[in-house]
Amino acid sequence: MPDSNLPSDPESRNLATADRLHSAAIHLLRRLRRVDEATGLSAPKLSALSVLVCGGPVSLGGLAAAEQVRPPTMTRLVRELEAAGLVTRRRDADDKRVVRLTATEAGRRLLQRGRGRRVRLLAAWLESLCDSERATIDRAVGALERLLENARSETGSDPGDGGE
Amino acid sequence: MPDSNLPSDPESRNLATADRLHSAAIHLLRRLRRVDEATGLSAPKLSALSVLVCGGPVSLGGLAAAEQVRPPTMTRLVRELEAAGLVTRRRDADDKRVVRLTATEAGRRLLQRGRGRRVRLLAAWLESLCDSERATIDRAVGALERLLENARSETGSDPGDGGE
DNA sequence: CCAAACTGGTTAGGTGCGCTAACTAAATAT
DNA sequence: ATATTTAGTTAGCGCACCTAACCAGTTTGG
Repeated sequence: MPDSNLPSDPESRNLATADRLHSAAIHLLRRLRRVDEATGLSAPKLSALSVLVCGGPVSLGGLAAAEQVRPPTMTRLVRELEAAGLVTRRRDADDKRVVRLTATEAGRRLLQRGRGRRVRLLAAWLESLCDSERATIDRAVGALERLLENARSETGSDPGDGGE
Repeated sequence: MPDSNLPSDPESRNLATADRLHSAAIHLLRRLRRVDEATGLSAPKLSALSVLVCGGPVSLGGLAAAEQVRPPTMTRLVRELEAAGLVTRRRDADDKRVVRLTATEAGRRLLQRGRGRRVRLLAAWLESLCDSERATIDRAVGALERLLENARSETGSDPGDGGE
């Protein structure tokens, strides 16, 4: 916690908001992570699979970049996803260096179920709030998406969706 | 991303909000994590240290529980924090099995600086939004805190603040 | 009052994810 | 035709997490 004083000036207000937003995000994800175990996949694999399902075929390097991970790491993750029958890989015809990755139907289904569990849980939690609170959160999410978009240009990349 | 369609019934609206909130939280934290490197501490250590700084002296087991981690893991983390001079450990006088942990002044300072960096970065991002968006986010954070409080009773524990 | 059961913490050993460095193979540029 | 660059892989390391097994104190009960 910050200083737990009462912030008055706009400067401090932003800091206080930032602090609480940060903390809330951490706890929210920590709770949600629990239902992911039901998929039988680790968070990194789930995340990578999600990019494939949502974003269509990508190269291994592209996926690594989307996941903010180095190519060797993605090589291993993909190998195991492939072994699990969730992803297919094949050499590109035009450029035989690149590996094209696609989610299989099984991968698509697994992700759908997993995402459903997680999102339904969160949605259930949202039910505990009143209408106006839900509306506020909805608007805030939109603002956050813009914030992240702005932040992208300042700091490094972050192409893909990634977040499963 | 969800369907990016226009959800009409309240049910779908919640699901869509949940989905986007989830994704936004993931990306937000992923971005923020980068500045933590400047502390020279890994995320788990930083998090554990934060509990000690904010919550005062705790037993090793208590800290492990707060961090949702098994005792052996915390033993290792604490050993390294102690080696770095950020934490002191001493046997409890009454019950000589328990190990009492306290943050040192150096630990306190380091955490303060680290948290400052992270929160200032987020605050800077907030600057890119307009006043009403910031206000919305601020209110939404309050709602999220209540949501998490409600969710706590349903699902498992989550004692400490943890989230650094 | 001493052995049995319990509890807090540590040690040992295994798994998974991340990295860098060094390599192969294909494409491109000189 | 050789040199450079690019995509991906292999090898090998570190960190964080886990469970199982193990002391060492504490509590309990015959």
